[in-house]
Amino acid sequence: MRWTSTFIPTLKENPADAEIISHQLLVRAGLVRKLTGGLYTFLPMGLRALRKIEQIVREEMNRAGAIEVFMPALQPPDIWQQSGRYVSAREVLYKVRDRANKEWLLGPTHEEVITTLVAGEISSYRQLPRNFYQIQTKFRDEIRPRFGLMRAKEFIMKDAYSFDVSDEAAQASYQKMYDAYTRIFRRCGLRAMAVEADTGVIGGKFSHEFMVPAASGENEVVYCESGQYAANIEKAASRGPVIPTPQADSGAALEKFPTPGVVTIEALSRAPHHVAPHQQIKTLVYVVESKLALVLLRGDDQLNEAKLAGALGTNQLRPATADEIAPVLGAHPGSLGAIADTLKGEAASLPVYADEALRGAGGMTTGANEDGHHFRHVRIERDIRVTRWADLRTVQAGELCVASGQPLKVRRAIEVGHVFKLGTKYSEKLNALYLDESGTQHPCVMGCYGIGVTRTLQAVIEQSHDKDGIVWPLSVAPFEVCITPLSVAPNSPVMQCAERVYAALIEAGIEVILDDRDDRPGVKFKDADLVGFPLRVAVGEKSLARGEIEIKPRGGAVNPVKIESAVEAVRKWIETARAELGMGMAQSR
RNA sequence: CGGAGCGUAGCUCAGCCUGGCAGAGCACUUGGUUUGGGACCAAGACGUCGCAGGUUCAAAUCCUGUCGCUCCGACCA
Repeated sequence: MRWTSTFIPTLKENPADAEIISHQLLVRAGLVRKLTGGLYTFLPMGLRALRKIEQIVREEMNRAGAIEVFMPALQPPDIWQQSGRYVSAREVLYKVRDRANKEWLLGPTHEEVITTLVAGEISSYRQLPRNFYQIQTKFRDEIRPRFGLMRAKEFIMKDAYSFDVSDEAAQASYQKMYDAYTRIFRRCGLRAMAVEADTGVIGGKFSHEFMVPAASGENEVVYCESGQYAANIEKAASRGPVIPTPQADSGAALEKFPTPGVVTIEALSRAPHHVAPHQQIKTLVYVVESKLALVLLRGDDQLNEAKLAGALGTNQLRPATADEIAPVLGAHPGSLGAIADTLKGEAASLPVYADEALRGAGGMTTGANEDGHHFRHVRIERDIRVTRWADLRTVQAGELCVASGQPLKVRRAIEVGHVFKLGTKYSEKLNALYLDESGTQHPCVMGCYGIGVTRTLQAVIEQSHDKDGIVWPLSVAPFEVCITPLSVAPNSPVMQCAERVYAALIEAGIEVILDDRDDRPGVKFKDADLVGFPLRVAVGEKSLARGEIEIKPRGGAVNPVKIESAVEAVRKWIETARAELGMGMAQSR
């Protein structure tokens, strides 16, 4: 490819609407352009990189035995009604109407479609297991699209769905995908970690997210440096708070005391009260399936909504508003508590969910359900009627790892992949059933496995760049080599040499772009760095006079090489780099 | 959905407070000089100041509405 015959609109300045570095580089390097918020056009360099990732995904999925299909993006609402997600996923569903005013959905995912397919086509254990995948555009009405391709209204996803005869078989399918994902992200040059993920209301322990550590990530990951434990913060457990919960009990009776104007944990910890946060019981009020519930945590802990949802088996929950709370509890947020004697009337029957960290707590302080008052000397088993104990708190950095006993760390990360054991939720509702050897009917046991392809592209940039621009891993670079002749006059020795090298590299099966623009060298060098080609070959008069041209890896030093051996030197460099990323392995099978 | 900020040339932005000729840099066009890390000189072209309404002799500027973009929030009582 010649630079002048493609389209690479680079920018000197950062676009005003890009916040994070990968988004800025995506635009500056001429990979994408925004149509409007959350919708992007892929330009030639962006598209080439995207196709590289897709191809890696495809090769590894095929290798793992998955079968590629292509499903409609436009879907009928009735299968979503059938699965129950027409309601539960309504916030993210784009709906459109045809000329007859019939409603259609733009698919945010494809469980309903694939399960319908399998329901119609598979009826025997002899036809299982099967794993279907596709690489397709998904549509989601995101609450807030942001960070370029990271969270968009429309994005490309690889989604796979496995169908098995049993839990054990499904587990094997799951493991195959887990292994494939590990290989995929490694081949993309990404340092990704698999972490245990929240399984939501479905439960079970078979869910892992593949996370790329990055400060701009929207997820938080808890991990142990021993490598024995890593989990999404929504799921993470530990051996408990660093400061133990006070258990000592003086036998003192409950004592109400005035706390005018004190409505936060922090305020109560200051003068004149001096009650440390870990000696307080925080009382939250939630609306769970449209009924109020009290949630108790230690004052220095934070509720993990995913854990609450998991414990209660529903995701129909939200914090109650002050207007909903006051009439029932008789006080406003900041003075709330769960002391049995203070819960009058309707409040007395509210369920109380308490975090495990509060077990056995004594000498605690909590709100009195009377504005401007708190209780001290609270002993939880004596004073509070706990409906149910559960792990509800968010793990904090420094707590000890359940596996290794070492302190846990917390860092932000980008979720690029998710593997999930679904069970029979969809197969039951959409009748994906099979007959076993004895002629008995069972629902298929399903798994689903997603990779955000467009997000992965941006994650690569987020993880691999420097002050000059993108530093592509060879496997996903739009071109492997950029040849930069410092003069482009057709008959000049410089251009003629560049053309010869260009032709020879193409012949050698290397993806190469020739920067034939009639621009100053500085401009071309800057652009080559910005777009991030892994290897640059510069041809200039000075080095040519010595019979040399220059090879420079992105981010590395310039190496002069004799013209005769230049092509071989490039070939060797590329082959070594390809081998490091495990490229070509799939083809060799 | 709540809050905040921003919409002015293709891009990045100034001008708005305090109403009075539409601006700069980059990019673009032409000519010249340059040519190993985003050149220089000269001349030029480029605008529905997001849109609609209002106030005013006069609106990019003030007011109202609306649309769009960005950020924060939508647990931490």
